[in-house]
Amino acid sequence: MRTILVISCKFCAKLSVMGKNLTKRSEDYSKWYNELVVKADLAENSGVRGCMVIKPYGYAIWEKMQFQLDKMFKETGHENAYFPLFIPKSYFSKEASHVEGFAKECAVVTHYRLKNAEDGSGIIVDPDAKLEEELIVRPTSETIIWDTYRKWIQSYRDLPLLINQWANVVRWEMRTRLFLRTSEFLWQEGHTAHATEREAIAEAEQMMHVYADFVENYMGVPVIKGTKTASERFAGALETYCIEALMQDGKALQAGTSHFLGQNFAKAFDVKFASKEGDLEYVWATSWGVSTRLMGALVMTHSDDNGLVLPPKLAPIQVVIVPIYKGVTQLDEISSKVNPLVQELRSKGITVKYDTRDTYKPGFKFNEYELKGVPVRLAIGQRDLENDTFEVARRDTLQKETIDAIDVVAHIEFLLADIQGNMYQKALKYREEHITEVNSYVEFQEVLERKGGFISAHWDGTAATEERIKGETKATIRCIPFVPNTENGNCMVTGKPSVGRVLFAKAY
RNA sequence: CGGGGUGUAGCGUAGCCCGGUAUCGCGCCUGGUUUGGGACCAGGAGGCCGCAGGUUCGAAUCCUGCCACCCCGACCA
Repeated sequence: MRTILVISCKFCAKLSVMGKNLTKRSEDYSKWYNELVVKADLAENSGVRGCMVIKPYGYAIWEKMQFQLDKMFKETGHENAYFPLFIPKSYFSKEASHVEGFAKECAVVTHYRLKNAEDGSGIIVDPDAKLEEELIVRPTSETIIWDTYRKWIQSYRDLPLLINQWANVVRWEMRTRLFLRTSEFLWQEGHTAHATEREAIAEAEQMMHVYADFVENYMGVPVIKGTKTASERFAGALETYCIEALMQDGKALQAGTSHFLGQNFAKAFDVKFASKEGDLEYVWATSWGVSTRLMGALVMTHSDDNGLVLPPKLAPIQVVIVPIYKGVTQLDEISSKVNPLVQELRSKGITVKYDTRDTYKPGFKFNEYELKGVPVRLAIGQRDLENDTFEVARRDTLQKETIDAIDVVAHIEFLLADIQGNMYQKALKYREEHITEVNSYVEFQEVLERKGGFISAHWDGTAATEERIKGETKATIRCIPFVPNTENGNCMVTGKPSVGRVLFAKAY
C-alpha cells in the first residue's frame, strides 16, 4: 500500500500542475485508478447507473485483446455464434442454484412501449404494454444457450459442441467501478457440450490454460492458476477454475474463470444425446469467460507515476514519433527522414504514429504519450538531423538514449520485445514478493494488514472456517493452486488437519 | 439496500454557517512571441449555481421533497 501512496501523490501532484487539484484523493488507490483511466483516455463514467463509456483509445486495447483471444479460441477448435440479449424469465429459473446466484442482480424488461403522459408531464411507460412474461437482460447466457443446444444435439456425432460468443451482459451490482465492475460489460463466454465427464473437465482446464497464456504473454500479467472453493464457485458449477492476478496495491483480481458444469444444465434443459452404444445420456458442459475487467487488470498491474504502461503486444500505438522543429521547412526536412521510417516499421507490422500536430509543443506530447502508455517514443530534431540519429525513449523504464538512424529499426524491434518481457518480469517479481507463507492466524492477520498480497496458509477445507476468516479479515480464498501442493499441515484457525496450502487475499 | 459525502462553465474549485444573481486555476477562442520535457504575454467567449417546490422585496446560500454521482459495507467477473 505504501508504494501506491507514493504513486498516487506524485501522480496527483503532477495533475495539479495542469490545474487538476486532485491531491486530496491521494489517500485512496481506487480513486487514483479511476482518475488514471479517465486521464489516459480509456473510459469515463457515463452517468448511466454504473455503466461506462469506453473511449476510442481504450476500445482499441480491447479490440487487440479480442483479436488475440479469438484467435486462441479458434486454434483450440471453437467457433463463434450469437445468442439473444433477452432471456425469458422461465428459462432463467430452470437451474435452481444458477437462479439463486444471479436473481438478485438482474435487469428485467417488463414493458415494450412508451407513451406521452395524458397530463403532459412527459413520457411514461404505457401500462397497456405490459409483457406477459418478463424478459431478463442476460447476466450470462447459460440458460438461453442450453435451451438452444437441446435442439442442436441429438447424437454423439453432434459432440463436442464448442461455441463462443462475444457479447455484452448486464449485472445490476450494488457498487461499480470503471472496468472492474460495471453494470454492463463486454466479454466473451464459451459454452461447450461433451459426451463424457472427462472430456468436459479437460475442456475447462484447457481454457484456464488458454486464459493464463493470454494474460501472461500478451498482457504481461502473471497469474496463479487454481480452482475455487465451493463457496466461491460459479452458480451452477461443479468446479470453477480460475486465474488470479495481484494488483500493485496488494489486492487480488480474478482475471478469468472456466467452469465445469457437470450435467446440471443438461438436466435442467433436457439436453440428451444418443451414445455410440445407443443409450440416451445427458451431455457434460463447460462455460468460460473473460471480460473488459482485464483492462482494469492491465491498468492496475503496470501503471506508474507517469500514467499507463502498456505491453507492446496490446498497445494501440506501439511507437510514436515526435518531431521537434521550428517552421515548415524544418518539419519538411524531418518528415523526409521520418516518412520512410514509418513505412518500414509499418511493413514490419509495427503500429506507428507520427505526431506532426503543430498545436502542441514536444514536451506536452512526451507527457501525453507517457500518460497513454505508448511503449516506445522517438524524438527527432535539428540535432538529430545533423548527427543522423533519433532519440529513443522506452516507457517501462523511462530511459532515453540516442541511436544512429541506421540502427533504429532493429533497436525498436528489440525494445518492443524487451519491454514486453520486462513488464512481465517486473510484475512477476512483485507478485513473488507478495506471496507470504504463514502458519498462524495471528501472523495471517498481521501480514494481511501490513503487507497485503497473497497469503499461503493451511485451511481445514470447511466453508465455516472460510466464512469466519472472511468475516473477521475480509480476506477470501482466492484459489486452491493448480500446481499440486500436498504438504500436510494444520488449519491456521481451527488446528484441524489440512492437506495443502491455499491462497488467501483481499480481492476486488 | 444500510452508513457517509458531493452536486457551482468542458475539468477542478471558492462562496453557503452570517441571503443582495458568482471566485480562482486549467482548458477553450483571437493575436503575437515560442517549440530538445506539460510555453509566455495581451485580449475574449462560456453559468436556468443538480431538479422541483417553499420562505423572502430578493435564494448558489435558509427549509422540504426528489434525482444523480462518489466512498465504505452487503453482492460480484
